[in-house]
Amino acid sequence: MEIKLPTFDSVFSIDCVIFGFEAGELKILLIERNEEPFKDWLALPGYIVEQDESIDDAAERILYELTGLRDMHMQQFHTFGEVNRHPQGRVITVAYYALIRINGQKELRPITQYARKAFWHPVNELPKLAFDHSEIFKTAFNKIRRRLHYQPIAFELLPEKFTLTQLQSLYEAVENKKLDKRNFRKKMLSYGFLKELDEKQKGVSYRAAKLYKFDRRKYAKIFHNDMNIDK
Amino acid sequence: MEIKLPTFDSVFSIDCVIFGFEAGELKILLIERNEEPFKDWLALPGYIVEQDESIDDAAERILYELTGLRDMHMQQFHTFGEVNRHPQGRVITVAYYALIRINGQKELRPITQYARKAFWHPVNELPKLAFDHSEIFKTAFNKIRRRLHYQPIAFELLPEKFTLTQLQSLYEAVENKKLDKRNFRKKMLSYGFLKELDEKQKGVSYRAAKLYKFDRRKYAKIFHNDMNIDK
DNA sequence: TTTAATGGTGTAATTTTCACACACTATCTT
DNA sequence: AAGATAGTGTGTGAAAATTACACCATTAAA
Repeated sequence: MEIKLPTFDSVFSIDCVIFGFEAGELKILLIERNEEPFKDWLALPGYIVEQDESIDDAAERILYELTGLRDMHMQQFHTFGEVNRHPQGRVITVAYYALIRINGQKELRPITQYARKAFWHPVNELPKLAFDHSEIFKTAFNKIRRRLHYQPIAFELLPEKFTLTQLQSLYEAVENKKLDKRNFRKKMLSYGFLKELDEKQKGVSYRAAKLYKFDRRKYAKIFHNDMNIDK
Repeated sequence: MEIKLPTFDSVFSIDCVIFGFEAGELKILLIERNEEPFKDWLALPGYIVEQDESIDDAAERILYELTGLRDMHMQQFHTFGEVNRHPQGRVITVAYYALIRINGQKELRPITQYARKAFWHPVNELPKLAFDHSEIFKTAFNKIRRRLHYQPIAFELLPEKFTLTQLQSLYEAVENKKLDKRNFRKKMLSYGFLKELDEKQKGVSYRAAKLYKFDRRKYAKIFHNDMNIDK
């Protein structure tokens, strides 16, 4: 049986690619759609922008309604405007990404009925997603892979207190290659924006590692206006 | 006398920031508006996207209609979606940039009546522009300033055959600082994607400089996967 | 006490970046 | 034809950054 769907004219929407890091793996947030078209498919959290909200506000609201996550600091990264990207009409979508700490997040629970559930999925072996969301994801992943090198985005994915090994394994996951431990540490510490804490890791069954914190103020001082241009 | 204007609901538009390089100066293309709102103001070339064209296609078409320029290779760089950025209604605009060779361009002549004329204006000392176009320009300028370092965009601004001094002065204009001639040449040539021609500059009243060409094929070979990561 | 697992550390070789100055050549002027 | 002008073209040494590389230390569990 074919389902008859309403059509509409020009609509803006927002789609969100939310990255998290857990168990040495990079993950993104997906929802299971509970609405046609693409009912039951997996998709990026996304919905339609209202008349009286800026697109940045819309992004925050939509992510909240679909996943229960709030106060995310999202960055717009690309707008997708092919004519037939949405089967019901002309929908141009502005895509945002965010990087967040998975641990310490409350349970994910959609507020609206448009999503049946929301969950984390490793970026390797993603299934086919609704609409052009696979392409949107790919674009986002390329962006953050590059930005990792000249913006302090790694620290948004890690817990507030982290070990150098955790930091390194995040870089390794994003770049998909092994790095030398001594050189990595030497370089990271040489920047001078990591604050060594008195605390150590707890509950591990091996030598506990020192914990560090990212010092945003020092970072800003060091790379003031101009983050390092070609690093 | 106040002019009564129609209002509208959600509309997408495109705005273009077209950079060119001439006489050692970086310039952008502006139009003089011939339509309310902001009649008689200077603005970036921009207009409304049609239902049945992708935003990339719309960008090409709109630029052509307002300036007579065609087949530009434009890159989307940001979408501006504040609620009140347009006085007549909700307009979200996708901004594109392009880099072109000013010389060798035909005269600029708007096709539609929405622009009275189109012309090049140095990026230093820009006047206040219509809508939020000053902000759009600023965002574009920051983007290309950064991209100059990891994408071969300089060669789109120069004539096909150029001297190393011209190339250097372009970098100096964008970065707004002097570079060392010897180091600049050494580094540029070391990349191996500049092809030295047998020709020399003509018509200059001093020792003529060698001409070079950008070898796109060699460039692609050298920086294979890595060059166009976010194109 | 042994084992398993990870934390933590330094040095030398190589490569890259940077600072720096002067002679050459084509044209124009007188 | 001599000189002025204006931009072209070239090399070296010092400093900084990057890379390659291996072993002992600490903790908890067995």
